[in-house]
Amino acid sequence: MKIRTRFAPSPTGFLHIGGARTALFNWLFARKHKGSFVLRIEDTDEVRSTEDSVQAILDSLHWLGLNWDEGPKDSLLSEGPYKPYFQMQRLDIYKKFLDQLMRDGKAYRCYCSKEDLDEMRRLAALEKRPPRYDRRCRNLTDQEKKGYDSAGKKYSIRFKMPDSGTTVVDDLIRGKVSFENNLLQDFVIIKTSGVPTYNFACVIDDHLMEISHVIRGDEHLSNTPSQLRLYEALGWAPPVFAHLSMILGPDGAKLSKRHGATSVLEYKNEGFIPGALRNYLALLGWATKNSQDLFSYDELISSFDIEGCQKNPATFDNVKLTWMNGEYIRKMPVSDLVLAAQPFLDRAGIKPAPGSPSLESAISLEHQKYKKLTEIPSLVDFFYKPLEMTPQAREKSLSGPDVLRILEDLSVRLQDLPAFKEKEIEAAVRQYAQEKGFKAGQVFHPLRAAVSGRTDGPTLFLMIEVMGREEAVKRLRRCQGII
RNA sequence: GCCCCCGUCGUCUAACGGUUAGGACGCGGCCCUUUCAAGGCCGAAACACGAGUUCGAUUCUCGUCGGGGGCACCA
Repeated sequence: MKIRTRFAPSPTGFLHIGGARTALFNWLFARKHKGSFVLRIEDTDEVRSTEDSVQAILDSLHWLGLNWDEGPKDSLLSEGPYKPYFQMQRLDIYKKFLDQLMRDGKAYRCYCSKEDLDEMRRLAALEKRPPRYDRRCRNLTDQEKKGYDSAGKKYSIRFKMPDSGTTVVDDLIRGKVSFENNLLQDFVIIKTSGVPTYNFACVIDDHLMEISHVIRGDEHLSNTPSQLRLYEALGWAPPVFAHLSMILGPDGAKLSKRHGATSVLEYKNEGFIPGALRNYLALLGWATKNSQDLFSYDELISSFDIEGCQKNPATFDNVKLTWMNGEYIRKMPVSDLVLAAQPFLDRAGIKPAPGSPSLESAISLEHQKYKKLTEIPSLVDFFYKPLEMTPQAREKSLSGPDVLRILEDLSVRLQDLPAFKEKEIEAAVRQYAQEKGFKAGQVFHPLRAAVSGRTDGPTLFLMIEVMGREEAVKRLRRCQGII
């Protein structure tokens, strides 16, 4: 069987972490089995769907590297990127199958207004009954229908749900889950606007697009029996279902905006690497038999399987994501890191002047320290901005009795050093300390503070080499003035 | 209220009847070291509870409790 998966978001907001995880799992499963991954925008919510949301979803998937393999006919260029499918462009397709169901007597017009239904639900709640449609329009006579029609009354279309027996969802992750049919209701498949509802369009598209595996969030498990009845009514074999456990916020509730950053694009802006987010997301609700946690791009694809998917919900942990992001940054070649950091450097107004150290050399000095790209500017900016002392540098490193003399002496020694290289600088400074009877730290700490303004930072002598003789000496002199 | 799902360290998880219950993040300690990191080593930290089944249950069954999701002309 050809493996085909899909991600089917509704464009009613940004792509959030949960949606991204769903997209990722579908993508991984398709890639693993050399199948196809389809993107379908479920924009049948005419009120809440927006263009901006569509764009945000596409941008997010693109950034995460989750590419899809096809699109509607008119977008089939020789190569990707394809446009996604849009359900609102497929209304005539749904109409065809609606007609089929009506012809077969498996669906019916419902003339109930929103107010009627609200009242029905209110009453049900009052009497502690399940809030279920009472099927009052199911057996309307032709006379009654004609009456409503001539009165210009709008109608929706409902699906006739069988009211006995059980529907079993055979889920790849959860096993067999059974639902009593009499608890399902005659759900609306076409709204009064003529637009199909989710459960209807979804079934038709999954079938027509030959989706083999529907991998989606747990919140859809309870929709599945209704959809299964629809597959049956249309005479189709359903796809395989796999319902992923939810992603929870730190408080144990479904992850949402109130938990802080949940939009994929926010993570991009906060300096996360797409590979790291992908890797971390894969581990939310999935694990290998040996609990491996760092995966290369190819490894993730080849290791992924449904068996490793978790039944219980996972709590999103920003701390572990951040650690993992640091791991990814450490593994990046510096040249890639510079590229990735560029937008953040721009934002911070950091631009090397002629003669100042290259970004590459400056950034590589503390390569192992960055956990997020957003941290880079403030850790390299001392190379590119006028020297600024932190209070700690002033108090801890520059307050000793001999500091002034040390800085004065060092500025002379560095000025006169034949080769301005890390090794030579270190040798000269150590020799100076020894000559004057200072302990190494007594000299190193003021030196660091004088050239960088900080008490922490890169390895000292390489930093000075990178800075260059002229600038380093200049700073040593200026620092003497400050003290 | 009804239906469904879930329950191993704080968090992500491994285990698929017999283990000193393993790994990772985080946390603590030590080492390395001019600083901060990174790295190395060590440590504290979990089977929700109660009944069964079994020679033996974290693992199988039932119940309790706890958490989550769903019950729309939203997806």
